[in-house]
Amino acid sequence: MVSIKDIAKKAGVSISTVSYALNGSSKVTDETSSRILAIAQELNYIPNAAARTLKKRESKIIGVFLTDFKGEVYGDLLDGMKEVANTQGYDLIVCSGKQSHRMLPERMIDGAIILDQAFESEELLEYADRNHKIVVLDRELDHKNINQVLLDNKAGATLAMEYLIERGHQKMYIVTGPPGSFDSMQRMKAVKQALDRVDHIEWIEIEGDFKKSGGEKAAKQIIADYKDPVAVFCLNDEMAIGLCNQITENSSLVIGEQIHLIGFDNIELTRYMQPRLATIDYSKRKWGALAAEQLIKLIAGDTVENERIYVTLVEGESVGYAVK
Amino acid sequence: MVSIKDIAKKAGVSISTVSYALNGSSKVTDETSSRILAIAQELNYIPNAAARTLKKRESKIIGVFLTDFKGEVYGDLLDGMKEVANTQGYDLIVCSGKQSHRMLPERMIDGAIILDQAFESEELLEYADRNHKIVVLDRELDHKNINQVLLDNKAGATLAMEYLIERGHQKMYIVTGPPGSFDSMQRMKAVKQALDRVDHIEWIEIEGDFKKSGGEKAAKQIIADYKDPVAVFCLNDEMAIGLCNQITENSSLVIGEQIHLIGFDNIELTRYMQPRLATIDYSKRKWGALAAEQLIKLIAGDTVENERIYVTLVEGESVGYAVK
DNA sequence: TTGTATGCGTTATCAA
DNA sequence: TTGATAACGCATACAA
Repeated sequence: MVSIKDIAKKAGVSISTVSYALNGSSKVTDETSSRILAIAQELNYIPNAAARTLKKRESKIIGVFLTDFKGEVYGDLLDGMKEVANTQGYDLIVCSGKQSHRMLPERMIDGAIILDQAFESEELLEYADRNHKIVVLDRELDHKNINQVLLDNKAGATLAMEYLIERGHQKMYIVTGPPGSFDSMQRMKAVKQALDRVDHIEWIEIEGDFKKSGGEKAAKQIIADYKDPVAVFCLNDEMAIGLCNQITENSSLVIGEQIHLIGFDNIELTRYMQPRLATIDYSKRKWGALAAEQLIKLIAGDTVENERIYVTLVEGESVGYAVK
Repeated sequence: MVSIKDIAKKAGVSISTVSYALNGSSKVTDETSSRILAIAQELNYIPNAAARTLKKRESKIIGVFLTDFKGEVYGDLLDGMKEVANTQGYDLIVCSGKQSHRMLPERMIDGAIILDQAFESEELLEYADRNHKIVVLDRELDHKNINQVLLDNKAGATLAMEYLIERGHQKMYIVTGPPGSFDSMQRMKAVKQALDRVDHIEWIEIEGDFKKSGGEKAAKQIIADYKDPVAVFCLNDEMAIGLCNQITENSSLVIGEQIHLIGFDNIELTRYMQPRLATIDYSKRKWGALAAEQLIKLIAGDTVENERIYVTLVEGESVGYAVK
């Protein structure tokens, strides 16, 4: 491996001069500088990241931690993060699973963005105590080294409920996320508030898992119980899709007629469903961009306010009017 | 930051003893070892990755390079890689974009898996010349430090073509990937061979891009040209989906009746299409696992053979029989 | 403007 | 069994 030492030797200068030249310092003559650069080029010199990181105590890399690589939500989110990170001189790496957690405490990365329920808050707080910088997208956490960028779940769930209520539905199923999910709990809270504001709505909560399988399971229950048309609010789109398939395949019920369905997330898949799924939309790209932005500020030592991502309703034929 | 030096001081031993103890060497007494470990624990010691990497000249991290984070194919592929990597003591990080290329030459990672057409072969060969280990999933490259794990594109395209031919289709459109794509070229080659084996089939090639937009564009042309029922082979599913939507929305033609459509990849989305898209399937998880396996062997200095991932046909109502 | 020297946190060689 | 010391490749304070 060729190091600055080799360049120094070949150029007949000291390693510090080489280091200065390589880093574009004005302390060194243009002449020697260009000579050094030429030699570096010739020797095919490439700096060693570990050495630089060790010395500078920063890697210029930020890590994103996801539950898995399958999620439908992630594409735009990550693109948004990458765009901001790159323009600010950071590289973005995506990690998943417990093993990769070490990246943060071991200082392989300068900061972390968390979207992984399986990453314990306790663990995050430990890292924050060690002065590591973190942005969380999936929980509330109060610490000077942690910032939150959260969805406006309350507004979203409220929009969805009002959409169903306005259309006259009197019986509803709510399919939740997995027990510990922050998003699920926040959405559910808003759901209950919306229901509290109106009378005479019968509603049933079904525990889901934010995955297709949860929607399928819920569908079975709904089919078994079915008497009259009902509305269903799946607290995310993936479950809505699972539910939709199950109903279409295993019953004669029709989405948008007997089953009025709304989801949450507006994932790409929903655009290709028949009928179009009503859902709650938000800019995933912006969410990611903002998260990266906040993290970089945190790393720079700036103080940052927690941010919120706004949501809108996407109408769809999956929800029709209740017939009297 | 607490380092082994701090532990040594507190334990009244030398740093080398600490290092040995921490790494579970048998050179040190169980007694001093456990004392050291206790102190390390107490001090909340965490090793520094950069220092270790610098010294050991390995990071125990492998990097995957993708074109973007949106691809539908990636979920299982990455899971397969991660599983193998983790069990072999490696961490997996996912990168995208030109900026992140530096990870490999700068030795931040021990090896790379490439699935990104935008990553120039020339650049890869340079890295390989510098003794970096690489596995490519999207091209053929002959170098002792590069291994290939490729899809059996030829078999897949042949299966698809035979499926259409068997069903009596006499006019076909082939929607290709972007010009430089290795997969597209290989599939196209097999398509032509299949067509050469039969007579009287009229066929038209449409240049696509492996994205939904390419399918939509192709659809417009097909709609404009339409006279009699035709078969369409989209060289990947994403384009098939784009095409399907365009046709459904902007014509009265029906997939599976006037337009007989087959794709390639069997991405998850296809399962939710109406009608079910015929396509070519392969185990993405296995593909990823094998790629990681090969890379780790390469890093270990073992010699490895190039591997191939087998494919199968998935039938679907998107392809019907030609009516005479 | 350039060189000398030191240290970042480890691992590993060699002596003790 | 343990310790002193060098080295990994780089950045930088200070001296020249």
